[in-house]
Amino acid sequence: MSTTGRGLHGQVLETLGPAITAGEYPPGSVLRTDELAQRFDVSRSVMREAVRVLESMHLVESRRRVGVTVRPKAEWNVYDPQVIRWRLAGADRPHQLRSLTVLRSAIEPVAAGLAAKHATADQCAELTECALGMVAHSRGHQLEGYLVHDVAFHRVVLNASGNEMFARLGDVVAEVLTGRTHHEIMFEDPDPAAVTLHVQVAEAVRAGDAVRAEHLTREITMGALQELDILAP
Amino acid sequence: MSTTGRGLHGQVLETLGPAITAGEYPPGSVLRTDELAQRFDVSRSVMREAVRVLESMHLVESRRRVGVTVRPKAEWNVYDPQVIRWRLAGADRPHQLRSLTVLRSAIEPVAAGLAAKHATADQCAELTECALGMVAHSRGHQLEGYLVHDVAFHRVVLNASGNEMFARLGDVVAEVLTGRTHHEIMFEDPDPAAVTLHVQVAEAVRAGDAVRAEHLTREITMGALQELDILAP
DNA sequence: GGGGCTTGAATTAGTCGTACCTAATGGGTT
DNA sequence: AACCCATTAGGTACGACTAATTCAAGCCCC
Repeated sequence: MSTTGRGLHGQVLETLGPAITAGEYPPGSVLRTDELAQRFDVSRSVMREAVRVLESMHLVESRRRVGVTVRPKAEWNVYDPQVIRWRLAGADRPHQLRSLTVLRSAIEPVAAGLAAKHATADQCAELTECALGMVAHSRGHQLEGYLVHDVAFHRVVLNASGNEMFARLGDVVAEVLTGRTHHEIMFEDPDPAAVTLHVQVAEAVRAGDAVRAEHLTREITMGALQELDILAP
Repeated sequence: MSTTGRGLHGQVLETLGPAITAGEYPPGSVLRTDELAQRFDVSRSVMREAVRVLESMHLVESRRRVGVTVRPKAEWNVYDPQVIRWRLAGADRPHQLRSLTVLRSAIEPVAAGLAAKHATADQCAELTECALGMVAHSRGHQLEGYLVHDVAFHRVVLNASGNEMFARLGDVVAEVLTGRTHHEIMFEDPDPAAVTLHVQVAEAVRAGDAVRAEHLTREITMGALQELDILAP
Protein backbone atom coordinates (compact mmCIF):
# COMPACT_ATOMS: atom_id res chain seq x y z
CA MET A 1 0.00 0.00 0.00
CA SER A 2 2.53 2.61 1.10
CA THR A 3 4.54 3.33 -2.01
CA THR A 4 7.77 4.38 -0.29
CA GLY A 5 7.54 7.72 -2.07
CA ARG A 6 8.56 7.76 -5.68
CA GLY A 7 11.51 10.04 -5.91
CA LEU A 8 13.25 12.09 -3.26
CA HIS A 9 10.47 14.65 -3.09
CA GLY A 10 8.06 11.80 -2.37
CA GLN A 11 10.15 10.61 0.54
CA VAL A 12 10.23 14.11 1.95
CA LEU A 13 6.47 14.33 1.62
CA GLU A 14 5.94 11.12 3.51
CA THR A 15 7.63 12.67 6.52
CA LEU A 16 6.52 16.27 6.18
CA GLY A 17 2.92 15.55 5.17
CA PRO A 18 2.03 13.45 8.20
CA ALA A 19 3.86 15.91 10.43
CA ILE A 20 1.70 18.78 9.22
CA THR A 21 -1.60 16.91 9.26
CA ALA A 22 -0.77 15.65 12.73
CA GLY A 23 -0.58 19.23 13.90
CA GLU A 24 3.14 19.01 14.62
CA TYR A 25 3.37 22.37 12.88
CA PRO A 26 0.23 24.20 14.01
CA PRO A 27 -1.62 26.42 11.55
CA GLY A 28 0.24 29.70 11.13
CA SER A 29 3.61 28.08 11.64
CA VAL A 30 6.27 29.29 9.26
CA LEU A 31 8.75 26.98 7.61
CA ARG A 32 11.65 28.01 5.44
CA THR A 33 12.50 26.12 2.29
CA ASP A 34 16.24 26.24 2.85
CA GLU A 35 15.98 25.04 6.40
CA LEU A 36 13.75 22.16 5.37
CA ALA A 37 16.11 21.28 2.54
CA GLN A 38 18.95 21.08 5.04
CA ARG A 39 16.96 19.07 7.54
CA PHE A 40 15.97 16.47 4.95
CA ASP A 41 19.36 16.64 3.27
CA VAL A 42 17.98 17.33 -0.18
CA SER A 43 18.53 20.09 -2.69
CA ARG A 44 16.37 23.18 -2.74
CA SER A 45 14.85 22.06 -6.05
CA VAL A 46 13.57 18.85 -4.51
CA MET A 47 12.24 20.65 -1.46
CA ARG A 48 10.50 23.19 -3.65
CA GLU A 49 8.72 20.41 -5.54
CA ALA A 50 7.58 18.92 -2.25
CA VAL A 51 6.30 22.30 -1.09
CA ARG A 52 4.43 22.72 -4.37
CA VAL A 53 2.58 19.46 -3.73
CA LEU A 54 1.72 20.48 -0.17
CA GLU A 55 0.55 23.78 -1.59
CA SER A 56 -1.72 22.05 -4.11
CA MET A 57 -3.27 20.17 -1.19
CA HIS A 58 -3.88 23.52 0.50
CA LEU A 59 -1.88 22.34 3.49
CA VAL A 60 0.56 25.24 3.20
CA GLU A 61 0.89 28.56 1.47
CA SER A 62 4.15 29.88 0.10
CA ARG A 63 4.78 33.62 0.19
CA ARG A 64 7.79 35.71 -0.60
CA ARG A 65 9.78 37.22 2.22
CA VAL A 66 7.69 35.17 4.65
CA GLY A 67 8.19 31.50 4.02
CA VAL A 68 5.93 28.47 3.87
CA THR A 69 3.05 28.94 6.29
CA VAL A 70 0.77 26.12 7.43
CA ARG A 71 -2.84 26.84 6.52
CA PRO A 72 -5.74 26.36 8.95
CA LYS A 73 -7.16 22.87 9.02
CA ALA A 74 -10.47 24.07 7.59
CA GLU A 75 -8.82 24.86 4.26
CA TRP A 76 -7.11 21.52 3.71
CA ASN A 77 -8.13 19.36 0.77
CA VAL A 78 -9.51 16.66 3.03
CA TYR A 79 -10.67 14.58 0.06
CA ASP A 80 -7.15 14.10 -1.22
CA PRO A 81 -6.43 10.39 -0.74
CA GLN A 82 -2.93 11.14 0.41
CA VAL A 83 -4.13 13.63 3.00
CA ILE A 84 -6.68 11.08 4.19
CA ARG A 85 -3.99 8.46 4.55
CA TRP A 86 -1.72 10.84 6.45
CA ARG A 87 -4.49 11.79 8.83
CA LEU A 88 -5.55 8.20 9.35
CA ALA A 89 -1.98 7.39 10.29
CA GLY A 90 -1.82 10.26 12.76
CA ALA A 91 -3.19 11.21 16.12
CA ASP A 92 -6.69 12.27 15.12
CA ARG A 93 -7.35 8.95 13.49
CA PRO A 94 -10.55 8.41 15.53
CA HIS A 95 -11.91 11.81 14.56
CA GLN A 96 -11.07 11.23 10.91
CA LEU A 97 -12.65 7.80 11.02
CA ARG A 98 -15.88 9.30 12.32
CA SER A 99 -15.99 11.97 9.64
CA LEU A 100 -15.46 9.40 6.92
CA THR A 101 -18.07 7.05 8.34
CA VAL A 102 -20.63 9.83 8.36
CA LEU A 103 -19.66 10.56 4.77
CA ARG A 104 -20.22 6.89 3.94
CA SER A 105 -23.65 7.01 5.55
CA ALA A 106 -24.60 9.79 3.16
CA ILE A 107 -23.06 8.44 -0.02
CA GLU A 108 -23.39 4.69 -0.02
CA PRO A 109 -27.18 4.38 0.23
CA VAL A 110 -27.65 6.72 -2.72
CA ALA A 111 -24.90 4.92 -4.60
CA ALA A 112 -26.61 1.59 -3.99
CA GLY A 113 -29.87 2.97 -5.29
CA LEU A 114 -28.17 4.14 -8.47
CA ALA A 115 -26.33 0.85 -8.77
CA ALA A 116 -29.67 -0.96 -8.83
CA LYS A 117 -30.51 1.10 -11.90
CA HIS A 118 -27.18 1.06 -13.72
CA ALA A 119 -25.31 -2.09 -12.71
CA THR A 120 -24.25 -4.35 -15.57
CA ALA A 121 -24.69 -8.10 -15.48
CA ASP A 122 -20.99 -8.50 -14.71
CA GLN A 123 -21.21 -6.10 -11.81
CA CYS A 124 -24.24 -7.93 -10.42
CA ALA A 125 -22.38 -11.20 -10.63
CA GLU A 126 -19.34 -9.73 -8.95
CA LEU A 127 -21.52 -8.29 -6.23
CA THR A 128 -23.14 -11.63 -5.45
CA GLU A 129 -19.73 -13.22 -5.45
CA CYS A 130 -18.47 -10.71 -2.89
CA ALA A 131 -21.51 -11.22 -0.71
CA LEU A 132 -21.05 -14.97 -0.81
CA GLY A 133 -17.39 -14.50 0.06
CA MET A 134 -18.43 -12.47 3.08
CA VAL A 135 -20.78 -15.21 4.20
CA ALA A 136 -18.09 -17.83 3.76
CA HIS A 137 -15.67 -15.89 5.98
CA SER A 138 -18.19 -14.66 8.51
CA ARG A 139 -17.45 -17.29 11.13
CA GLY A 140 -14.36 -18.67 12.74
CA HIS A 141 -12.15 -15.62 13.01
CA GLN A 142 -11.45 -15.24 9.30
CA LEU A 143 -11.45 -11.46 9.59
CA GLU A 144 -8.88 -10.90 6.86
CA GLY A 145 -10.80 -12.90 4.30
CA TYR A 146 -14.00 -11.20 5.34
CA LEU A 147 -12.43 -7.77 4.98
CA VAL A 148 -11.24 -8.44 1.44
CA HIS A 149 -14.73 -9.31 0.28
CA ASP A 150 -16.31 -6.49 2.27
CA VAL A 151 -14.03 -3.93 0.62
CA ALA A 152 -14.63 -5.42 -2.81
CA PHE A 153 -18.37 -5.37 -2.25
CA HIS A 154 -18.56 -1.68 -1.45
CA ARG A 155 -16.15 -0.87 -4.25
CA VAL A 156 -18.36 -2.60 -6.79
CA VAL A 157 -21.45 -0.79 -5.52
CA LEU A 158 -19.74 2.59 -5.78
CA ASN A 159 -18.45 1.83 -9.27
CA ALA A 160 -21.78 0.44 -10.43
CA SER A 161 -23.51 3.66 -9.38
CA GLY A 162 -22.20 5.15 -12.59
CA ASN A 163 -21.24 8.35 -10.78
CA GLU A 164 -17.55 9.18 -10.97
CA MET A 165 -17.63 11.13 -7.70
CA PHE A 166 -19.00 8.11 -5.88
CA ALA A 167 -16.64 5.73 -7.61
CA ARG A 168 -13.62 7.68 -6.40
CA LEU A 169 -14.65 7.07 -2.79
CA GLY A 170 -13.82 3.39 -3.16
CA ASP A 171 -10.36 3.95 -1.75
CA VAL A 172 -11.74 5.93 1.16
CA VAL A 173 -14.21 3.22 2.09
CA ALA A 174 -11.43 0.67 1.78
CA GLU A 175 -9.31 2.67 4.22
CA VAL A 176 -12.16 2.95 6.70
CA LEU A 177 -13.04 -0.74 6.59
CA THR A 178 -9.41 -1.78 6.79
CA GLY A 179 -8.82 0.59 9.66
CA ARG A 180 -11.80 -0.78 11.53
CA THR A 181 -10.54 -4.34 11.24
CA HIS A 182 -6.88 -3.71 11.90
CA HIS A 183 -6.67 -0.88 14.38
CA GLU A 184 -9.98 -0.79 16.18
CA ILE A 185 -11.21 -3.44 18.51
CA MET A 186 -12.64 -6.16 16.35
CA PHE A 187 -11.77 -9.54 17.73
CA GLU A 188 -15.17 -11.12 17.29
CA ASP A 189 -16.78 -12.33 14.11
CA PRO A 190 -18.74 -9.73 12.16
CA ASP A 191 -22.36 -9.06 13.03
CA PRO A 192 -24.48 -11.74 11.30
CA ALA A 193 -27.17 -9.14 10.62
CA ALA A 194 -24.67 -7.04 8.64
CA VAL A 195 -23.66 -10.04 6.58
CA THR A 196 -27.28 -10.76 5.76
CA LEU A 197 -27.83 -7.14 4.76
CA HIS A 198 -24.98 -7.33 2.27
CA VAL A 199 -26.47 -10.41 0.67
CA GLN A 200 -29.84 -8.68 0.47
CA VAL A 201 -28.29 -5.58 -1.11
CA ALA A 202 -26.74 -7.78 -3.78
CA GLU A 203 -30.18 -9.29 -4.41
CA ALA A 204 -31.88 -5.90 -4.56
CA VAL A 205 -29.32 -4.51 -7.01
CA ARG A 206 -29.68 -7.59 -9.19
CA ALA A 207 -33.46 -7.19 -9.08
CA GLY A 208 -33.16 -3.51 -9.99
CA ASP A 209 -34.99 -2.51 -6.82
CA ALA A 210 -33.42 0.88 -6.16
CA VAL A 211 -35.55 1.79 -3.14
CA ARG A 212 -34.81 -1.49 -1.43
CA ALA A 213 -31.09 -1.35 -2.21
CA GLU A 214 -30.91 2.18 -0.81
CA HIS A 215 -32.79 1.29 2.33
CA LEU A 216 -30.77 -1.82 3.04
CA THR A 217 -27.49 0.01 2.50
CA ARG A 218 -28.69 2.74 4.84
CA GLU A 219 -29.12 0.05 7.49
CA ILE A 220 -25.57 -1.12 6.88
CA THR A 221 -24.10 2.34 7.26
CA MET A 222 -26.29 3.03 10.29
CA GLY A 223 -24.69 -0.02 11.86
CA ALA A 224 -21.26 1.38 11.08
CA LEU A 225 -22.22 4.64 12.76
CA GLN A 226 -23.43 2.83 15.84
CA GLU A 227 -20.14 0.98 16.12
CA LEU A 228 -18.50 4.38 16.55
CA ASP A 229 -21.14 5.56 19.02
CA ILE A 230 -22.57 8.10 16.61
CA LEU A 231 -26.21 7.73 17.52
CA ALA A 232 -29.39 9.41 16.36
CA PRO A 233 -31.91 8.51 19.08
CA MET B 1 -12.14 33.98 -8.08
CA SER B 2 -9.57 32.95 -10.68
CA THR B 3 -6.24 33.84 -9.09
CA THR B 4 -4.24 34.27 -12.31
CA GLY B 5 -1.88 31.58 -11.06
CA ARG B 6 0.57 32.64 -8.41
CA GLY B 7 3.96 32.19 -9.91
CA LEU B 8 5.02 30.97 -13.31
CA HIS B 9 4.23 27.36 -12.52
CA GLY B 10 0.70 28.45 -11.65
CA GLN B 11 0.27 30.13 -15.01
CA VAL B 12 1.46 27.00 -16.75
CA LEU B 13 -1.02 24.94 -14.73
CA GLU B 14 -3.90 27.16 -15.73
CA THR B 15 -3.26 26.29 -19.35
CA LEU B 16 -2.07 22.71 -19.03
CA GLY B 17 -4.60 21.62 -16.40
CA PRO B 18 -7.72 22.56 -18.36
CA ALA B 19 -6.13 21.10 -21.51
CA ILE B 20 -5.68 17.73 -19.83
CA THR B 21 -9.06 17.61 -18.11
CA ALA B 22 -10.70 18.64 -21.37
CA GLY B 23 -9.27 15.53 -22.98
CA GLU B 24 -7.01 17.52 -25.26
CA TYR B 25 -4.32 15.04 -24.28
CA PRO B 26 -6.20 11.73 -24.10
CA PRO B 27 -5.26 9.21 -21.40
CA GLY B 28 -2.07 7.44 -22.32
CA SER B 29 -0.68 10.48 -24.12
CA VAL B 30 2.96 11.10 -23.40
CA LEU B 31 4.36 14.55 -22.78
CA ARG B 32 8.00 15.42 -22.32
CA THR B 33 9.11 17.86 -19.69
CA ASP B 34 11.64 19.62 -21.90
CA GLU B 35 9.21 20.01 -24.76
CA LEU B 36 6.58 21.47 -22.43
CA ALA B 37 9.14 23.82 -20.92
CA GLN B 38 9.95 25.09 -24.40
CA ARG B 39 6.32 25.42 -25.42
CA PHE B 40 5.45 27.48 -22.35
CA ASP B 41 8.77 29.32 -22.46
CA VAL B 42 9.70 28.51 -18.88
CA SER B 43 12.67 26.81 -17.28
CA ARG B 44 12.72 23.11 -16.65
CA SER B 45 12.55 23.77 -12.89
CA VAL B 46 9.25 25.58 -13.26
CA MET B 47 7.82 22.94 -15.54
CA ARG B 48 8.87 20.20 -13.14
CA GLU B 49 7.00 21.92 -10.31
CA ALA B 50 3.90 22.14 -12.50
CA VAL B 51 4.18 18.47 -13.36
CA ARG B 52 4.53 17.61 -9.69
CA VAL B 53 1.24 19.34 -8.96
CA LEU B 54 -0.51 17.57 -11.82
CA GLU B 55 0.97 14.36 -10.48
CA SER B 56 -0.41 15.02 -7.00
CA MET B 57 -3.83 15.41 -8.61
CA HIS B 58 -3.32 12.02 -10.24
CA LEU B 59 -3.85 13.64 -13.63
CA VAL B 60 -0.48 12.46 -14.90
CA GLU B 61 2.26 10.05 -14.00
CA SER B 62 5.94 10.79 -14.47
CA ARG B 63 8.26 7.94 -15.33
CA ARG B 64 11.88 7.80 -16.37
CA ARG B 65 12.75 7.03 -19.92
CA VAL B 66 9.05 7.45 -20.79
CA GLY B 67 7.88 10.93 -19.98
CA VAL B 68 4.77 12.38 -18.40
CA THR B 69 1.81 10.17 -19.26
CA VAL B 70 -1.80 11.26 -18.84
CA ARG B 71 -3.62 8.92 -16.47
CA PRO B 72 -7.08 7.51 -17.21
CA LYS B 73 -9.94 9.71 -16.17
CA ALA B 74 -11.07 7.19 -13.56
CA GLU B 75 -7.94 7.85 -11.49
CA TRP B 76 -8.16 11.62 -11.33
CA ASN B 77 -8.66 13.33 -7.97
CA VAL B 78 -12.09 14.59 -8.99
CA TYR B 79 -12.63 16.14 -5.56
CA ASP B 80 -9.76 18.55 -5.97
CA PRO B 81 -11.36 22.00 -6.21
CA GLN B 82 -8.96 23.02 -8.95
CA VAL B 83 -9.72 19.93 -11.01
CA ILE B 84 -13.43 20.59 -10.54
CA ARG B 85 -12.99 24.16 -11.72
CA TRP B 86 -10.99 23.08 -14.75
CA ARG B 87 -13.58 20.49 -15.71
CA LEU B 88 -16.45 22.89 -15.21
CA ALA B 89 -14.71 25.31 -17.54
CA GLY B 90 -14.25 22.64 -20.17
CA ALA B 91 -16.26 20.65 -22.63
CA ASP B 92 -17.80 18.07 -20.31
CA ARG B 93 -19.26 20.77 -18.12
CA PRO B 94 -22.77 19.26 -18.38
CA HIS B 95 -21.55 15.82 -17.38
CA GLN B 96 -19.59 17.25 -14.48
CA LEU B 97 -22.57 19.29 -13.38
CA ARG B 98 -24.70 16.16 -13.28
CA SER B 99 -22.16 14.23 -11.24
CA LEU B 100 -21.91 17.04 -8.73
CA THR B 101 -25.65 17.47 -8.48
CA VAL B 102 -26.06 13.78 -7.72
CA LEU B 103 -23.36 14.18 -5.10
CA ARG B 104 -25.29 17.08 -3.62
CA SER B 105 -28.44 14.97 -3.48
CA ALA B 106 -26.59 12.45 -1.34
CA ILE B 107 -24.73 14.83 0.93
CA GLU B 108 -26.94 17.81 1.62
CA PRO B 109 -29.95 16.06 3.17
CA VAL B 110 -27.73 14.25 5.64
CA ALA B 111 -25.82 17.46 6.31
CA ALA B 112 -29.08 19.30 7.00
CA GLY B 113 -30.13 16.60 9.43
CA LEU B 114 -26.85 16.93 11.29
CA ALA B 115 -27.10 20.72 11.18
CA ALA B 116 -30.44 20.51 13.00
CA LYS B 117 -28.58 18.75 15.81
CA HIS B 118 -25.38 20.77 15.89
CA ALA B 119 -26.13 24.25 14.60
CA THR B 120 -25.25 27.12 16.95
CA ALA B 121 -27.59 30.03 17.57
CA ASP B 122 -25.48 32.19 15.28
CA GLN B 123 -25.70 29.66 12.49
CA CYS B 124 -29.46 29.41 12.89
CA ALA B 125 -29.74 33.18 12.66
CA GLU B 126 -27.51 33.29 9.60
CA LEU B 127 -29.56 30.55 8.00
CA THR B 128 -32.84 32.39 8.50
CA GLU B 129 -31.21 35.53 7.19
CA CYS B 130 -30.15 33.72 4.02
CA ALA B 131 -33.60 32.23 3.54
CA LEU B 132 -35.20 35.64 3.92
CA GLY B 133 -32.72 37.06 1.45
CA MET B 134 -33.73 34.40 -1.04
CA VAL B 135 -37.37 35.29 -0.58
CA ALA B 136 -36.60 38.97 -1.05
CA HIS B 137 -34.84 38.30 -4.37
CA SER B 138 -37.18 35.59 -5.63
CA ARG B 139 -39.21 37.85 -7.91
CA GLY B 140 -38.43 40.42 -10.56
CA HIS B 141 -35.34 38.94 -12.21
CA GLN B 142 -32.96 39.51 -9.31
CA LEU B 143 -31.13 36.29 -10.08
CA GLU B 144 -27.73 37.55 -8.91
CA GLY B 145 -29.01 38.58 -5.52
CA TYR B 146 -30.89 35.32 -5.20
CA LEU B 147 -27.80 33.33 -6.07
CA VAL B 148 -25.69 35.00 -3.39
CA HIS B 149 -28.13 34.07 -0.66
CA ASP B 150 -28.70 30.59 -2.07
CA VAL B 151 -24.97 29.86 -2.03
CA ALA B 152 -24.63 31.28 1.48
CA PHE B 153 -27.57 29.20 2.68
CA HIS B 154 -26.12 25.89 1.55
CA ARG B 155 -22.69 26.87 2.81
CA VAL B 156 -24.06 27.50 6.29
CA VAL B 157 -25.91 24.20 6.33
CA LEU B 158 -22.78 22.29 5.32
CA ASN B 159 -20.67 24.08 7.91
CA ALA B 160 -23.29 23.67 10.63
CA SER B 161 -23.33 19.92 10.05
CA GLY B 162 -20.15 19.79 12.09
CA ASN B 163 -18.60 17.36 9.63
CA GLU B 164 -15.41 18.62 8.02
CA MET B 165 -15.91 16.49 4.91
CA PHE B 166 -19.31 18.05 4.34
CA ALA B 167 -18.07 21.53 5.11
CA ARG B 168 -15.41 21.30 2.41
CA LEU B 169 -18.10 20.76 -0.22
CA GLY B 170 -19.28 24.33 0.22
CA ASP B 171 -17.11 25.49 -2.67
CA VAL B 172 -18.39 22.69 -4.88
CA VAL B 173 -22.02 23.56 -4.20
CA ALA B 174 -21.22 27.19 -4.86
CA GLU B 175 -19.74 26.29 -8.23
CA VAL B 176 -22.78 24.21 -9.15
CA LEU B 177 -25.29 26.87 -8.16
CA THR B 178 -23.30 29.61 -9.84
CA GLY B 179 -22.95 27.52 -12.96
CA ARG B 180 -26.66 26.84 -13.04
CA THR B 181 -27.50 30.53 -12.89
CA HIS B 182 -24.81 31.81 -15.22
CA HIS B 183 -24.34 29.17 -17.89
CA GLU B 184 -27.50 27.11 -17.95
CA ILE B 185 -30.85 28.31 -19.09
CA MET B 186 -32.30 30.22 -16.18
CA PHE B 187 -34.03 33.34 -17.36
CA GLU B 188 -37.12 32.97 -15.21
CA ASP B 189 -37.46 33.62 -11.52
CA PRO B 190 -36.63 30.66 -9.27
CA ASP B 191 -39.29 28.10 -8.48
CA PRO B 192 -41.45 29.46 -5.63
CA ALA B 193 -41.72 25.98 -4.17
CA ALA B 194 -37.94 25.79 -3.84
CA VAL B 195 -37.84 29.14 -2.08
CA THR B 196 -40.46 27.97 0.40
CA LEU B 197 -38.51 24.77 1.03
CA HIS B 198 -35.41 26.76 1.96
CA VAL B 199 -37.38 28.79 4.47
CA GLN B 200 -38.81 25.62 5.94
CA VAL B 201 -35.37 24.04 6.20
CA ALA B 202 -34.18 27.06 8.15
CA GLU B 203 -37.15 26.63 10.47
CA ALA B 204 -36.57 22.92 10.90
CA VAL B 205 -32.89 23.41 11.70
CA ARG B 206 -33.76 26.11 14.22
CA ALA B 207 -36.32 23.78 15.79
CA GLY B 208 -33.79 20.98 15.96
CA ASP B 209 -36.01 18.74 13.85
CA ALA B 210 -33.41 16.62 12.09
CA VAL B 211 -35.82 14.33 10.28
CA ARG B 212 -37.79 17.23 8.87
CA ALA B 213 -34.67 19.16 7.86
CA GLU B 214 -33.32 16.12 6.08
CA HIS B 215 -36.58 15.43 4.29
CA LEU B 216 -37.06 19.01 3.15
CA THR B 217 -33.50 19.26 1.90
CA ARG B 218 -34.00 16.02 0.01
CA GLU B 219 -36.89 17.67 -1.77
CA ILE B 220 -34.67 20.61 -2.69
CA THR B 221 -31.98 18.40 -4.16
CA MET B 222 -34.57 16.27 -5.92
CA GLY B 223 -35.73 19.44 -7.61
CA ALA B 224 -32.17 20.18 -8.68
CA LEU B 225 -31.91 16.70 -10.16
CA GLN B 226 -35.13 17.16 -12.08
CA GLU B 227 -33.85 20.40 -13.56
CA LEU B 228 -31.09 18.34 -15.15
CA ASP B 229 -33.49 15.62 -16.27
CA ILE B 230 -32.11 13.09 -13.87
CA LEU B 231 -35.33 11.35 -12.97
CA ALA B 232 -36.23 8.38 -10.81
CA PRO B 233 -39.72 7.44 -11.99
C1' DG C 1 15.06 -21.62 -37.33
C1' DG C 2 12.61 -19.87 -33.39
C1' DG C 3 11.98 -18.49 -28.63
C1' DG C 4 13.94 -16.63 -24.72
C1' DC C 5 17.77 -14.50 -22.35
C1' DT C 6 21.71 -11.17 -21.93
C1' DT C 7 23.84 -7.00 -22.83
C1' DG C 8 24.53 -2.42 -24.17
C1' DA C 9 23.25 2.02 -26.11
C1' DA C 10 19.87 5.63 -26.19
C1' DT C 11 16.63 8.39 -23.83
C1' DT C 12 14.27 10.91 -20.42
C1' DA C 13 13.25 12.13 -15.78
C1' DG C 14 15.75 12.93 -11.32
C1' DT C 15 19.04 15.50 -8.56
C1' DC C 16 22.19 19.02 -7.45
C1' DG C 17 24.45 23.57 -7.04
C1' DT C 18 24.90 28.17 -8.35
C1' DA C 19 23.75 32.56 -9.70
C1' DC C 20 20.63 36.08 -10.07
C1' DC C 21 15.91 38.20 -9.92
C1' DT C 22 11.78 39.75 -7.44
C1' DA C 23 8.93 41.28 -4.06
C1' DA C 24 7.32 41.71 0.50
C1' DT C 25 8.73 43.37 5.08
C1' DG C 26 10.42 46.10 8.67
C1' DG C 27 12.99 49.61 10.33
C1' DG C 28 15.11 53.92 9.93
C1' DT C 29 15.00 58.63 8.06
C1' DT C 30 12.95 62.89 6.90
C1' DA D 1 2.91 60.09 9.11
C1' DA D 2 4.90 59.31 4.81
C1' DC D 3 8.71 57.67 2.51
C1' DC D 4 12.81 55.08 1.30
C1' DC D 5 16.06 51.44 1.49
C1' DA D 6 18.40 47.35 3.12
C1' DT D 7 17.20 42.76 4.24
C1' DT D 8 15.32 38.41 3.47
C1' DA D 9 13.23 34.36 1.58
C1' DG D 10 11.00 32.62 -2.18
C1' DG D 11 11.04 32.55 -7.66
C1' DT D 12 13.44 31.59 -11.93
C1' DA D 13 17.05 30.05 -14.91
C1' DC D 14 20.84 27.27 -16.44
C1' DG D 15 24.15 23.61 -16.74
C1' DA D 16 26.13 19.32 -15.40
C1' DC D 17 25.69 14.97 -13.86
C1' DT D 18 23.04 10.64 -12.28
C1' DA D 19 20.09 6.88 -12.66
C1' DA D 20 16.52 4.17 -14.20
C1' DT D 21 14.03 2.13 -18.10
C1' DT D 22 13.14 0.87 -22.59
C1' DC D 23 14.33 -1.09 -26.83
C1' DA D 24 16.92 -3.69 -29.87
C1' DA D 25 20.72 -6.10 -31.36
C1' DG D 26 23.06 -10.16 -30.44
C1' DC D 27 23.61 -14.53 -28.31
C1' DC D 28 22.74 -19.10 -26.68
C1' DC D 29 20.05 -23.04 -26.08
C1' DC D 30 16.62 -25.72 -27.42
